Amino acid sequence: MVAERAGVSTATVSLVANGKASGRVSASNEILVREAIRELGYVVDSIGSSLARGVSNTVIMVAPDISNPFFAMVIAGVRAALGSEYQLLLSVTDAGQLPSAENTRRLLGLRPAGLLVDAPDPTFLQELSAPGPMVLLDAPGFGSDVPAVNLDVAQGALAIAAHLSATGHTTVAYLDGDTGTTTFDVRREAFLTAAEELGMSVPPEAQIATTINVGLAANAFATAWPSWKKAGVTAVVCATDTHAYGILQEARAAGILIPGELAVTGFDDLPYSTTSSPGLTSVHLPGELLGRRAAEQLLSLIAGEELEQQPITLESSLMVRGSTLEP
Amino acid sequence: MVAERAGVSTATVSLVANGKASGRVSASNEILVREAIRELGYVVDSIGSSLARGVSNTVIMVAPDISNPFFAMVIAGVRAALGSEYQLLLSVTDAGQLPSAENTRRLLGLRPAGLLVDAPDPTFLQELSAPGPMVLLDAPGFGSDVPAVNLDVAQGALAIAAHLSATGHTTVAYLDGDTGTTTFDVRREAFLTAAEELGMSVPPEAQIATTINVGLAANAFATAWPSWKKAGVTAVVCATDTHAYGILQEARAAGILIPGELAVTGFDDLPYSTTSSPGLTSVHLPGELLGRRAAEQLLSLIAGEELEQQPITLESSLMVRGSTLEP
DNA sequence: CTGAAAGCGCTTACAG
DNA sequence: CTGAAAGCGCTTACAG
Repeated sequence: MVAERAGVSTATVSLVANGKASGRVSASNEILVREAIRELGYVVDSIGSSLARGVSNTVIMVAPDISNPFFAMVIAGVRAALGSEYQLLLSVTDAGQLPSAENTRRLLGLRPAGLLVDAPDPTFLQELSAPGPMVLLDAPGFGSDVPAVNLDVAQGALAIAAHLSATGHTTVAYLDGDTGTTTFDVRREAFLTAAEELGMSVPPEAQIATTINVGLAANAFATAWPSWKKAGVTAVVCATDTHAYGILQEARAAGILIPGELAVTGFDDLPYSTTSSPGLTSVHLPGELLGRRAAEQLLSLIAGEELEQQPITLESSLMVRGSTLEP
Repeated sequence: MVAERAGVSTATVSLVANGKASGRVSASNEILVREAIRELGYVVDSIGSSLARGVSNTVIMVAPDISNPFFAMVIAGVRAALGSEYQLLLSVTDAGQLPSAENTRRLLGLRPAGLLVDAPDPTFLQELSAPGPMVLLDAPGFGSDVPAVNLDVAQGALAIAAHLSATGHTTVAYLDGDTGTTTFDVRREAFLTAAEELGMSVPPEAQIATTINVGLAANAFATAWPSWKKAGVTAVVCATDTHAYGILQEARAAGILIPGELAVTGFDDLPYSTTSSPGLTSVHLPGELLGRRAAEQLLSLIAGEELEQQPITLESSLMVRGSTLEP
């Protein structure tokens, strides 16, 4: 360690570099060390530090679906809560893949101070052992024994059902995501249940699923539309805004009137949903808050505190726009 | 190291765990070790490994602007080229911040096998010393001595100018990004130069800049439009599609006809540009290829190979849609 | 083919 | 207040 060329032992340097000098290092030595550090441009090697300490100062966030602009909001929230003490590193899964235990275990080798896992695979917890501080995001159905921050998407699904019912729809279609994310199951089941209670029908042939991709959603819709039309479908509920954009696009190309012939709704309330034509009725999900709360929980965990009341659930709200309501 | 409870020395275990056993470990011992590894669920501690070896098997990508869906394509390309040998970790800068040398230096403590830096600050290289394998993405103007993969945005800017000129525009506005990214400078300068050569004017008051955000772009446009109109502006060139969406949104709200009263163009060719109404004329940038080529270069660097011909520049192309052309 | 040993760069009791 | 020393979990020459 070069820094000690300025007179003292590595122990003293370590104390100063880690801000643990007060009361344990003489003022004169501290100054000497600081000067040496500056002159040599020394940066604590976090590998060595992590090895000695047992943990790194890295928080790793595992997430699928980074292409979703919604995700950027979540990240912003995480960063805001984490501050500068911890370094946030993102581990992205391949497109359409959920974070797996296998994957995450490799990350554990980096000795993260904590783990944030977004939309994990349902079997995730059973497979991953000895995790250390970990908070799940957007992971409904993992029970109350594991720290998690969820979005109340069911509430949003109910709001959609109520809104469609109130605007006179009786037969609706459902365009699902096919990534297997649990939140999609919750969205769908909540909607189907509410729809049934409200007397709306969702014919089996009007329940399809595609990857979260505008083009693929457009294609799927183009193929399905004739049979939907025959079945009397007048509205389609999409699992994400991205799916809905596909429908908007295809509908324009095919001359299908939105919302006259077909009303369309989404989930996420992405920025583009205000811009699209017509504007997209969508369930607004508080992404920034989701990230912030999850990071706060993780910080508590890292500090060794007990968490109360799990999981935390964040409310959603329906933004009604032109895709379901004639201006 | 618990794994050696199955009979051999740590050296032997290390050899097996790293796949260096062939010819150096007896078959019987190898089997023993593999069994022990499986039974104990042993994972090589990458911290210890990295410390001993000098480098980790982590490739760190530093990037701003993760909210840009374009970025997801870049990531996909990087992952595809990197394969499974290296773990990709993303370090995101705060919104509107470029990757700084300061920031990156901290990351170096993790001993990455290599660094991928997207849209760095212009002073980046001077400030960052002793980098190890590193490839820049989308970093025009860093000279030919540093490995980089760039997008030929200037070419796209020329295409826009030519297209607008050909469709009869003589006075145009420019809505820039204000993050200081070099690529924005290149886009703007290339366009302004080409516009001048083609006899189009871009009045000073019609050159404004905002953050990459639909809402902010919309506001800026709303404020600027009266004076633009007075100056005879009939087209606006936006530094990103996101800016353009803001204009589309505000124009619809204000009843400004696109492209009749105002033609609009963007850069990036995001998926939503096909969906928007009207479709957005935009410069298509090959994001997936950008990521792939950059990762390939990095892999060569890590393998100790010499790179030829730097920087690599990827071609762009103009996608003409309804925002500049009446159907 | 195999194991004992040194060493990677740090941190943290522990003596002094 | 300070330094010598042990130890974090690995890898890699080096003897045998």
